[in-house]
Amino acid sequence: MGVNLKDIARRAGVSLATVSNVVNGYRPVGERTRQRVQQAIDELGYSPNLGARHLRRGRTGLIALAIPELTNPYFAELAEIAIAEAAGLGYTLVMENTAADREAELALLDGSRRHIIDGLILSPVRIGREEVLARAATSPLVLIGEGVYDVPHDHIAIDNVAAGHAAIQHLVAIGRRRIAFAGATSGGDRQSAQLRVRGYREALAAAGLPYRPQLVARTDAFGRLDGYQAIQALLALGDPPDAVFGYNDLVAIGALRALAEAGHRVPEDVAVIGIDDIEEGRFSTPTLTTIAPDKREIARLAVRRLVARIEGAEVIGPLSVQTPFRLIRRESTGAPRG
Amino acid sequence: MGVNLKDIARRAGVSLATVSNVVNGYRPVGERTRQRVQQAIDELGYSPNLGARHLRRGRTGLIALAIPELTNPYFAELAEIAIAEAAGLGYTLVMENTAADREAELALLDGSRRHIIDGLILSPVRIGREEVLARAATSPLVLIGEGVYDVPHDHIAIDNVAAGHAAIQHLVAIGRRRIAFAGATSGGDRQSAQLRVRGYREALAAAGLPYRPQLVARTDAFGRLDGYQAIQALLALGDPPDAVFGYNDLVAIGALRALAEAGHRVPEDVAVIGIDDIEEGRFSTPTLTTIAPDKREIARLAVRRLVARIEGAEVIGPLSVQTPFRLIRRESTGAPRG
DNA sequence: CGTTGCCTCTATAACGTTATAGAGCCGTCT
DNA sequence: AGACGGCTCTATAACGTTATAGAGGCAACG
Repeated sequence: MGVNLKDIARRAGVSLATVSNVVNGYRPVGERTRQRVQQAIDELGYSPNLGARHLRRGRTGLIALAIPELTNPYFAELAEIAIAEAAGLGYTLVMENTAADREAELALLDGSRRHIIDGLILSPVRIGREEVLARAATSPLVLIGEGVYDVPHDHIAIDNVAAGHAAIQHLVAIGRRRIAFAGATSGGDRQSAQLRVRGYREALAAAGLPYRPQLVARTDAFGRLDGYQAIQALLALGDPPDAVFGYNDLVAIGALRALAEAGHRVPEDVAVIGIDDIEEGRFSTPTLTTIAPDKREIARLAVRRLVARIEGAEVIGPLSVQTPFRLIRRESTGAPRG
Repeated sequence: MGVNLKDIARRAGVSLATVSNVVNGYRPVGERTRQRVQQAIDELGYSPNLGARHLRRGRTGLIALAIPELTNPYFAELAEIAIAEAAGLGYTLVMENTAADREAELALLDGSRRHIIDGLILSPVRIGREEVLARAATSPLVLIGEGVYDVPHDHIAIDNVAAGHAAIQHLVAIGRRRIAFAGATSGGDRQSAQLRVRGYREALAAAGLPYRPQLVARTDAFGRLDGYQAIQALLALGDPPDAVFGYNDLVAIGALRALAEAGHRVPEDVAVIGIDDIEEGRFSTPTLTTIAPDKREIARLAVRRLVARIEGAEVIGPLSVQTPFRLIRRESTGAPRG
C-alpha cells in the first residue's frame, strides 16, 4: 500500500540496508548518499512500517496504561501526564480500560495483546498477589495505586495508611469528633480502601476518639453516586456525623451532594475531605479539601521505570516506591472562600 | 521470546499452515488434527504475534480515537463507550491525546503511526477542511464533534446551532432576558463554538431579545477555569446577566463557581445551562441543566462506520450524520431539588 | 482398473524491516 | 610494491504470520 524501503532504495539507487541506516542512523552513511536518500524519502513521503520494524526488532515502542475507569478524573489526569512522559522517551502510550473487571485485568497480564506492547502499567483492582505472581508473560510490569504488594515488580503508590491518618488528623484539628468514612469495601480486593480505613481507625485511636462501625459506609464502587448513596443511607440512620472522609474525591463529591440535599451545611454542620485532588474539587461548591497525591511524580516514575526495564537498564532503588502527598485545605473543611 | 506457530507445529507434528488454519479457521482442518493442535496451543500457551499477523494481513485490528483532552469528562465518557463498541466488533481502540494541538492533529492525520492503525476517529479542534482534504494517508477517517464540514469522510456530530437554540429557548421560557454566552472563540478554528454562538444569536432574535456583544465572553479553551474567569470578567463589568449559556458543561461549572463566589444565587439571580451532560453536572450544587447529546449513539456510530469502511463494507446513508440531543432540566435553571 | 474429484494437509513465498557478514575501494604504512 | 586498515556500501537471512499452489490419499464413478 504505502511507500516502503524498497521504493526509496530504488529511487535513490542504493541498497535497502543503506536506506535503513539513513533512517535509523545505526551505521554511518556517506554525506552524499545520505542526502540522496533523504531526498527520496521526502519526495515519496516515506514513513517506516512500525509493524514490520517491530517484527524484526522485537519491540513496538508501545506501552500500555491500564486503568479501572477512564471517567474517573484522577486516572484521566494521571494518564495525560503519562502520555506526555512516554512521548518524551520515544514511546507511545495506549490506554486500556479494565472497567474494574477481573477478567479484563487478567487478560492484560497475560493476554494476546502482550505481543504488541513492550510493557504494561497496571492499576489493579480485582486481582491480587497470586494472580500477579502467576503471570507468564515476560514483558515488564509496573503496578500503580491500589495495593498489590510483595511481588517482583515495580510498584508506585502513596502510603494509603498515612494518607488516611493525615485526613483524620485534619478533621480532628478543626474540632470534629463524629467522623464517618465513605467507601469501605466488603471483599478482599480493593486493598487501598482497606488501607485507608486502617489509617482512619488508627488516627481516631490516636486522637482518643471511639471507632463507631455504623459510621463506616460500604460502597460497591468509588464514584459520585456511591458516595451519594452511602451518605444518604448514613443520614437515614439519624445521629449524623460532623465530618466525612471519602475514599476519594468522587465519593466525597457525592457526599457533598447528599449533605446538601438533606439540608446539612458544609462545612458548618459537616466537614468533608477526599483524596486525589481532581480539578472538579477546586470548582465544586463548596470547594473540596483533599489529600493530593503527587500525580505527576506517580505517572512519571511509572513510565520511567517501565521504560528503563524495557531497555534493560539497571534500575536503582527499591522496587516499591511511595510517592509524597499533601493536604490541600479548601472550603469543605472551613478554608475561607476564594 | 514467546511461543510461536513453529513451536506448536512441531509439538503437534503438523505443518505451520495447519496450525494457522486451526487458529484462524480459514480452511477446514480435520477433527483429530484440530484437537491435537488445540492441545499443543493450550499446553504451550500460544498467542499469535499480532505484529507479524499485521505485516502479513495488512491490518492490525487497532483503531485510534483522538480527542483533544482526556481530562474532559465528555470525551472520557465517549471514549469508554467507544472502547466497548470497538471490542464488540473485534477491534482494539487506542486513545490518542491531541491536547488540542495543531501539530498533534496533523501528525495523526498523516503520521508515522498510520501503519499501526487501521482507522482513525478524530475530534478536530485546530485543523479545518483544507488540512483534512490534504491528507495523504488512505486509511479510513471518521470525524466527530467539532466541525469540519464538506469533506469526503464520515462525520458524526450534533446540530450545534439547534443545540444553541434549544438552550436559549429554555432560558427565555423561564423568563430570562439578559443571557450571556461563555466560551466564544476569536480564531477561525473551533467551529462548534461559533455554531453554538450562532444558535444563541438566532434564538435571541427569534425571542425578540437584543444581541449584546458585551454578554459574549471569549475563552482560550473550554475548561472549568475558562468558564470561571470568563464569568468573573463579565461580572466585573457590572450589570450582570440573568442567565449564562456555557459552551459546555465544564465552562458552565466554572461559571457556577464564579457566580457563587460573587454572591449570585443560582438559579434565582442567574440561571446556568451547559452542553454535554457530564456526570459531574448531576452532582454539582446546584445540579446543572444541560443539553445532552446522545453520547452512546455518537460513539457507536463513529466506531461502526469506521469498522465498516475498514472492512470495505457498503456504508448506507449520508456521510454526515447529526445525532439527537435533549434538554435535561436541573436545579441551575429552576428544577426542584432531588 | 484408471480417472476424477474431494478432502486434508504441506511446502513455500511473500509482508517490510533490521542485523550480520562481507565486498570493494582508496589511501597509508612498511 | 604489497599488505593492511578504514570507510562505505551491499547482499541476504532472519522476525512470525498468512495465502497460494499443490501433493497425497481415498472413495466414487465410468
